[in-house]
Amino acid sequence: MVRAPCCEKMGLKKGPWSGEEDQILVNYIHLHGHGNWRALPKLAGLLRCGKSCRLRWTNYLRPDIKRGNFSLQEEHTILELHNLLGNRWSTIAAKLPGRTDNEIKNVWHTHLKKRAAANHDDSNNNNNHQQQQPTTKKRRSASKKSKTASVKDGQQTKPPAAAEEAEAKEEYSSDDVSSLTTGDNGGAQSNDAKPDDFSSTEEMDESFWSEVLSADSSTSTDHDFPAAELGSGLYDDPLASFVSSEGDGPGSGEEAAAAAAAAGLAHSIVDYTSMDFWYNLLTGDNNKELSELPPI
DNA sequence: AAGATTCTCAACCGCGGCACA
DNA sequence: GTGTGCCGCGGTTGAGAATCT
Repeated sequence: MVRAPCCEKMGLKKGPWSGEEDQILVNYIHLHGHGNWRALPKLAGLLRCGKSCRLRWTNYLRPDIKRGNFSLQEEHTILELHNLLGNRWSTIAAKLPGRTDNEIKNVWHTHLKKRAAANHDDSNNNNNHQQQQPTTKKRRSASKKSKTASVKDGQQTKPPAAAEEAEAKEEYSSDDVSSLTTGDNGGAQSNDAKPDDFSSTEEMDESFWSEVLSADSSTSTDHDFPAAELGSGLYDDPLASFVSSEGDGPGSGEEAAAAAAAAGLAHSIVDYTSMDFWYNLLTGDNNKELSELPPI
C-alpha cells in the first residue's frame, strides 16, 4: 500500500511551536475538539500537519499534563514497569497520570536507563543498597527548566506561566529527591505524598488554562477538553486520569487490561511495588489479579 | 572568561494497527 | 478480501542551556 505523506511538505511549518500557535490550537480544540487531526490544522488555520498538532497537544498542551520533575515514586514506577514491559512507553504513561509517553521516554533515556544499569551492576555485585543514586553526577541547577520557557527566535515554546511554575516546582527535582533519600523506597508512597507538587501543578494549570477557558468556558467539549477537571483535584485519583486518557481510544484489549491494571494499582502501594505482582499480572493469572483491583 | 562538553527535552520521522468503504 | 486513510507508538534528532575544564 502506498502511504500518503503525513502532510504536504510545502508550506507547512516545522520546528518549535510559537505561543500564538499554541493558543490557536488550544482554542480550536477547546471549541471543536479534535475529531480529525488531519483536518484540524486547516480548520484551525495552522500551517502545521495534523500529526504535529496532535503531538503538540498530547505532549504539551493538554490541560491534564503534569509538568515538573518526576518524583521518586514516579521514577520507581517507570523503572519497574520498564523492567516488565520494555519500551512500551504509552502503557507506562498510563500508569503515571499527567505524564506523557514522550516525557517518560526522555526521562528513561536521559538518566533512568543509567540508573537501571547501575542497579543491575550493583545487584550483580550483591551491593544494591544504594539504589537511588542521583541520576547524574552533574546536577542541574534549579534554573535549568526555565530553558524550555526561553524564547526561540522570538517564539515562546512553553505555555504562558508554565515556565515560572516549572521553576517553582524545581524543588521536586527527581534527582534532588533521589539524592536526599536513602533509597529504600522511602518515597514509595502514593503520589499524594507530595501535595505541594500537585498544588503547584494545579496552579500552573489554572493560571494558564483559565485564560483560555475564560474565552468560552460554556462550550467546552467534555470529551476532548476536560475543563471540568481543571483545578479540581484531578491528581487526587490517578485512575481518573487514566480513564480519561483511555477515552481517546484504547489500544488492544490486552494492553488496555494491563494499563488498567497498572492504573488501578496506583491505589495499592503494596501491590504496586511488588515485582511478583507485576510478574503475575503480565505473565500469569491476569484475571485473578484484575479481579482484585479496586473498582473503577 | 571562554571554549568544550554534557545534558535535557520538544519535535520530527516512519511504521504498524485499526476502522471503514 | 482488499485498499485507503487516520491515529498512535517508539526511535531518533538537534537546538540550546548548564556545567566543566
